[in-house]
Amino acid sequence: MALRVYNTLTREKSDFETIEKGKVRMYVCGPTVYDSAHVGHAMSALVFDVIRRYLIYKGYQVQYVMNFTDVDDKIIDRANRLGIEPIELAEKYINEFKKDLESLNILPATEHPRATEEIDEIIGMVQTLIERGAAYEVDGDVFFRVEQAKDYGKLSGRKLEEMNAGSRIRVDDRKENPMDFAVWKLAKEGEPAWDSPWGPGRPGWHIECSAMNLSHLGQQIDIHGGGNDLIFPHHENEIAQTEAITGKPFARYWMHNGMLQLKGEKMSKSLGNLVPIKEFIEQHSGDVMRLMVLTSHYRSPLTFNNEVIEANERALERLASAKRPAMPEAKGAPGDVLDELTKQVETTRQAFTDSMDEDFNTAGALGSIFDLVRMINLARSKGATDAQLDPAQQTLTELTGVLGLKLETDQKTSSSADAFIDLLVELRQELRQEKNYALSDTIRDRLAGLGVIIEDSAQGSTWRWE
RNA sequence: GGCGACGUAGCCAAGUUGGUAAGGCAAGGGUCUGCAAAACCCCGAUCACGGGUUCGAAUCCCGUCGUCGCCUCCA
Repeated sequence: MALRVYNTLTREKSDFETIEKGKVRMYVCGPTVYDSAHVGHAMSALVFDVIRRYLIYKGYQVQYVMNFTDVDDKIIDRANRLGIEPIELAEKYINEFKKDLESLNILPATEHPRATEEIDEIIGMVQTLIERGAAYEVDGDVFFRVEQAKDYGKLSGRKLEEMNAGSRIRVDDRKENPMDFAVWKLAKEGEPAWDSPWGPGRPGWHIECSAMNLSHLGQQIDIHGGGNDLIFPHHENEIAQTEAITGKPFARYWMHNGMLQLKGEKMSKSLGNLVPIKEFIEQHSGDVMRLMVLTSHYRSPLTFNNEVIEANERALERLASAKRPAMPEAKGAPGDVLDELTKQVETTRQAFTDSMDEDFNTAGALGSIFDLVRMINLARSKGATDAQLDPAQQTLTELTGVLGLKLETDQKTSSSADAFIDLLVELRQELRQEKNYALSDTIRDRLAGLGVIIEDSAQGSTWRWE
């Protein structure tokens, strides 16, 4: 079955066809680094990480570029207040963000370009725009002329006449059209600035992404991603600029993730209701955050609250439970159980790709994985051996891996304490046989206090780290 | 005011080229166990509301109510 992808540009799903066979050029808008990244950023990064991983699973070679906006008003503002250099501030949050991504098991981007590294490219582009009449200079600022872009608004579904610019913010009256936007900004005293034909200044917000696309991925790319709050004006403007320069359709597929909802409203900087990623990670594993993202569709809003976090903690334990070894002294499961297990492996594989092929339906894919989990656990409880469980567990590991879940159950397996714990569990077994339950329960409780969970069964006792 | 999305069991959520509703969490019952834990089994919805199209609609159309996003920086 072919992969189908929803395209914001066409507002419908279509078969996924790349520009170059077997290769995907993908660009995802990264953060403006003036503060710690929050779980909303995490959602977006996770969504596109999963998309990337699935494309790789499908056999594509994926070139994945995520930018950092390291110069803009907010960075300058914040740096001034802290009395440090803007670049210093940006550097700090870039490093922090990279650590955040790592803690979420997000694959490193092929490239992480920064706005400040693209200045020459940007100046060249602004010049081209001016030469072609697509932009004009006023007192050191350069604005993009939206009226000459005949299909301006095609991504966001807006028409220039319908937009009431200035209803919420005062319009710069030097603009020919209120919707014109800056591609180059004149630097004020004390602001970071680069020399340009229009005097010292810095790039506008949208042009940097266009520049990084051109210099790192080329004139046309396959996938351009980001949060749906970027559709307008950011991506709309990116399209206008880039296509004014190249004269070619920019991105084939525009993909946008829904917003993370906190107490019913979007989590955002301006609302001040943020949960930083590093704060979340202090209390939960990266897998939990990822699982939350996976349980709903990437284009839908994601409910984020304690109840949901709890539910996903449990769901994660359930997923991990299927990776546990066979019962001690397992004698082998009945043939019909093994047959069903084998069948479920195939069913799950098929359902997994069917779901993922349909615009990355991770929730559906997870559903089929849980079916496999239940079957594995059932087989184990019926006495399946490790060898009998192995193929199913391999599949489980493979598919959850495609979704980027780590499912690390026993990180401390090779601890030097193992032998001692084995000894205690063994002794406890003897105590139980002598029906000395008071002491055997004490051992269990004390070990639990140390993070060791003992589970008894008819075949004997097993233990694992919490 | 304009553009767009959404409203499925207690909670989260999949399913929308129409054919009688995945999965997870919670609750309840059961198996196993000395107890506990884990695992397994059983158990819940006619899909916001009102019309319409159709042999047949959660899925299509119209209306109503509600929630949310964008139109300003934002993943």
